[in-house]
Amino acid sequence: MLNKKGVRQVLDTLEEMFPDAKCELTHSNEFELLVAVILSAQATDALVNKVTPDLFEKYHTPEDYLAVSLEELQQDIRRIGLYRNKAKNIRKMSADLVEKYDGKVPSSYDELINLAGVGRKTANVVMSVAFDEPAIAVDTHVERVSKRLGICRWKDSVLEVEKTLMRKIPEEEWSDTHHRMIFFGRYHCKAKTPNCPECPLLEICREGQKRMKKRG
DNA sequence: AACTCGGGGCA
DNA sequence: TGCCCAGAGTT
Repeated sequence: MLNKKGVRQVLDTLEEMFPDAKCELTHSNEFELLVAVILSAQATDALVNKVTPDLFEKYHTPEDYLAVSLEELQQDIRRIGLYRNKAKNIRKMSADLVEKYDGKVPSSYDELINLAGVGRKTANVVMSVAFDEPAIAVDTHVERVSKRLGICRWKDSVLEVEKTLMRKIPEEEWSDTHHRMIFFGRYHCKAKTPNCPECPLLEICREGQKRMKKRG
């Protein structure tokens, strides 16, 4: 397990690599962000960004999503995986919004996560991006990077990873670090082909050193 | 904790 | 072709 100094070095290095990392989902208000994040489950943000321009031109409010049939909405997001469930979730979420919050997006984590189709990760991203609240959501990238670098243990559950990160990282750095770890995981520390030889964190990364030895 | 939904991107 | 992806609900 990485000590405090090691974690500090990781945070500083990530900042150097991705000084202005931020959510890449295109949106112009909280509601669009919420829809985009729901669509992005198990899909790449690049794909989501190809679909949302047309989608957001057609739908502007929760009422708009409820005004068409489920089948029509499903067709509109057909290019994104899991589209049948996502269309259902977007409609449930929209109905919740209209019923409980007068069609507006609530600004607390507890309210967000209680919306149908909104889970821990979606609520976290919306809080951090739309409302600028400190948040860390452990997705596949964050989990993989944290384990490889030794910020947490290999056997930690997602919840344990999240708790460890929140304990070891200063709260004011949660959001930036979250986005930077995702960028790092996507572009450098990839699941199958991590670029260890050119990694600035190689000297403190056990997994990286192990892989370099293996390669010879 | 494991399973299901799922088309597109990439090697 | 096969594997993976800014996840959530159900059992």
